[in-house]
Amino acid sequence: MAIKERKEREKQEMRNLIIESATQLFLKQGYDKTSIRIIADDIEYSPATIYLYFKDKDEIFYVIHENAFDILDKELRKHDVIADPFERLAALGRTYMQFGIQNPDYYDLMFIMRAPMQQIRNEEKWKAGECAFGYLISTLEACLEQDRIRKADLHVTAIQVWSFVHGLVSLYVRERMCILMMPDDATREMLYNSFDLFLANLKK
Amino acid sequence: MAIKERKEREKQEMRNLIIESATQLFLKQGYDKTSIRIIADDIEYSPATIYLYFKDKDEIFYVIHENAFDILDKELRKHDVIADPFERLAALGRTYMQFGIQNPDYYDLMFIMRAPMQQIRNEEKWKAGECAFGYLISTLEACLEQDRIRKADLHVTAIQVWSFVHGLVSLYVRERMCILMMPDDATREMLYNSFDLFLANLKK
DNA sequence: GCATTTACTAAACAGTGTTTATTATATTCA
DNA sequence: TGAATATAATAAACACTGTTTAGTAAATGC
Repeated sequence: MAIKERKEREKQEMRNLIIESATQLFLKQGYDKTSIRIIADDIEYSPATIYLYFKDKDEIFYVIHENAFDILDKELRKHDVIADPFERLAALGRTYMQFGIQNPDYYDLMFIMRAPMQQIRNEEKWKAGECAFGYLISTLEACLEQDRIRKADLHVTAIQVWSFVHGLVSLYVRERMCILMMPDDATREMLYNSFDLFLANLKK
Repeated sequence: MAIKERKEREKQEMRNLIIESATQLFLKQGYDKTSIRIIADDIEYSPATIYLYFKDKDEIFYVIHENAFDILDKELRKHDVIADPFERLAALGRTYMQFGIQNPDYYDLMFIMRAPMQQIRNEEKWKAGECAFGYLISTLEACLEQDRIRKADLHVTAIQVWSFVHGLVSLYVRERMCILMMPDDATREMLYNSFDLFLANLKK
């Protein structure tokens, strides 16, 4: 029966339609203002219909969270061409920071908000996060092999790098960098300088 | 007229009653589940009454946010007795991390949630944050004077230290450290080890 | 052509923050 | 002391939210 396949295809198309609408609304107006009713209005269906395709609001935003990781992963893997592992590490960090600063709502969903992680508890594993973290790990492994960074436990070093850039980006996107009382562009520059200094301290 | 003073006192007492109830509910059940109606129920007044004492829900949580900073400040200033500035810096960092890990909801309000910062936009300055940050700055200043840490711009160094510990704590409280697939207590220990390593790299 | 499955939705439920109109109490002043 | 005023508190409503239920209309299977 080809009908079954068509129906499956239509179901997937409807899911895509919902995700596309939700993503566009989310990036324009943020999480809180992207209500089920507003998404329903946008795709010209009733709110109840959305619940035929997604368990709840969190599931919709979990998919958006996964899509955001795909985008970040692609940006990070571009640096595969950089042969020198330390230079690659530097590029990774800068790209990560740039992604967070330029896509604060995606960054929120990926690394700050609680909602998407509750979805994960049931599935045991945070696949999207592990993929990006794995790339950091392998880059640091290469750095250690070539004796380019201070010797330390691989996982501890990875956590150090990630925590540092996440600290910079998350304090910035959640408006805590206002203590510097600097214009926004100067603050952003300081963030990148801060990362450069961090790398210098990590270097052997 | 002493009546005016009594009224003012009563007004302040009512505000305290609301804050105490809200704080207790917030620490027990989190921000989202602490609704105006539930607070009203708890203090045995109508929801509308709360709006005679606070502009909106955000103002209540802004006060809680300030109180949380008072608690953290007191904990940090305890280390005033440590004469060696580098040792003091180490103690500050550990106490900051401990505070965040042991009071995740307070930490949320202070350094992660958007709500309290919107209150600040109107008042221009983030007094609570500046107080704690100022203490970090002065400690780092002493470290630099005594040539105990790598020479760098004071503010950049401060941002580095703060971002690093904030990165560790916020990834932990927002459940992103699950990528390590370690038991919770082992993860926490790794966080402290990571900070120790960071200090070692900062040291001259 | 009829029975069944599928797709969809109107309406309701239980909650949210906040405002308005009204009532009861306390204070002021003649 | 008694009438006028100011203050304190609230019931009810408004405009939302996520989600569920019951019912309808169309597509599919036989």
